Amino acid sequence: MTTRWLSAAEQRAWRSYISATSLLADAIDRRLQAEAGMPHLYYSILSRLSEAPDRRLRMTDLAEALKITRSRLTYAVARLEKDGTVRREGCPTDRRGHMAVLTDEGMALLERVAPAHVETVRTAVFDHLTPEQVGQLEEICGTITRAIQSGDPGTPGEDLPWRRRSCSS
Amino acid sequence: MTTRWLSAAEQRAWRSYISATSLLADAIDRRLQAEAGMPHLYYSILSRLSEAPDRRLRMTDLAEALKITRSRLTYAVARLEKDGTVRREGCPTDRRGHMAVLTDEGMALLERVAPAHVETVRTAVFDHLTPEQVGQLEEICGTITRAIQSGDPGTPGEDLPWRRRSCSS
DNA sequence: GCGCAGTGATTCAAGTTTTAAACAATACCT
DNA sequence: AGGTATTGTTTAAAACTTGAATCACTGCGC
Repeated sequence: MTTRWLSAAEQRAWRSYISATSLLADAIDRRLQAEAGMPHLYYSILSRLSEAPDRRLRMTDLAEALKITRSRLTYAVARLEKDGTVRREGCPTDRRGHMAVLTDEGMALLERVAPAHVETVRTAVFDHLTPEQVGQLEEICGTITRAIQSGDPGTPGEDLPWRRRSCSS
Repeated sequence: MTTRWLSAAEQRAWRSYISATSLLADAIDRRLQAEAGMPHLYYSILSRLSEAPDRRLRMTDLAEALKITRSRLTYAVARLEKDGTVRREGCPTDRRGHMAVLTDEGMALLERVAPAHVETVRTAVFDHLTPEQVGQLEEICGTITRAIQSGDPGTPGEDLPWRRRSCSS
């Protein structure tokens, strides 16, 4: 099948996307590393727990929420536990299961660091977007998420006219 | 200063952004790992070189283009050189400098793998966006990129009314 | 009740990548 | 020439990710 290369507009958008996500991820990681001594993923774990009922979640649910493997989560939580921000508890209803629980210390860390983090996000993103753009961003990202999660094969391809190709970053 | 927390709409957009970027990065990495035996960053190096005049770039320029440290680039190029897709050459005009050059083999790899990669991007993203959304995405990502690169301190903060806080992922 | 496939989570062993700091060589400026 | 800044690599350590193997437990079908 003929490759359906990106149009010029799509290429511009894609390049823009790559730059933005890469820069933003770096900026956030640097800031969190400095303020909290942990990368973004680890902060996200604490953040998720802080919003869960009783500040606790099943490992699998947490992994699911963060879209990461259980193995990866186990490793991460092990470190957070060593830091004292998370505690593991057995699950009462299913003795195979484990709950990750945010400790008071973890909550304190979160509250201490959150302002700086929010400020990073705001400064890098939301301070510069109109309310319409915020809505567009949510819509577009939601679409992407759904497309990937449904393993959607996309519009079955009619062959498009050939275009100058680029290897798309 | 009072923290300027995210509004509900901003929070939704942010959560959506986090999910989408994380899933997409994973999907792309998995696909490229399978097809080309390398992560996205390495593919991007080849792709950038393929578009450069004479298929070559100074190490520093390449690092700059990809927004990564020189150290990281050195490591990556060392691996690509071992794979045979990139070659290093001294820089004629500056004897401190080095050029990374895409080999024929590298170009061949790129041409072999690009269709699958483009297909991933298309399936996950562009097949599901309207032309307007493509434009919006470019616009929004461009704004983010500029905000971060200019180290923009954002709108100097008047204190906003307090809102229920979230630690923003 | 028993056996067994399936689930929840961890462990282990590699392997990869990242970072930070130190370094060597060269260029640039005065 | 002399001092400073750049270029790019090296080094060692640490952090992270992966995948396969494993263990404990559940829940279903018989």
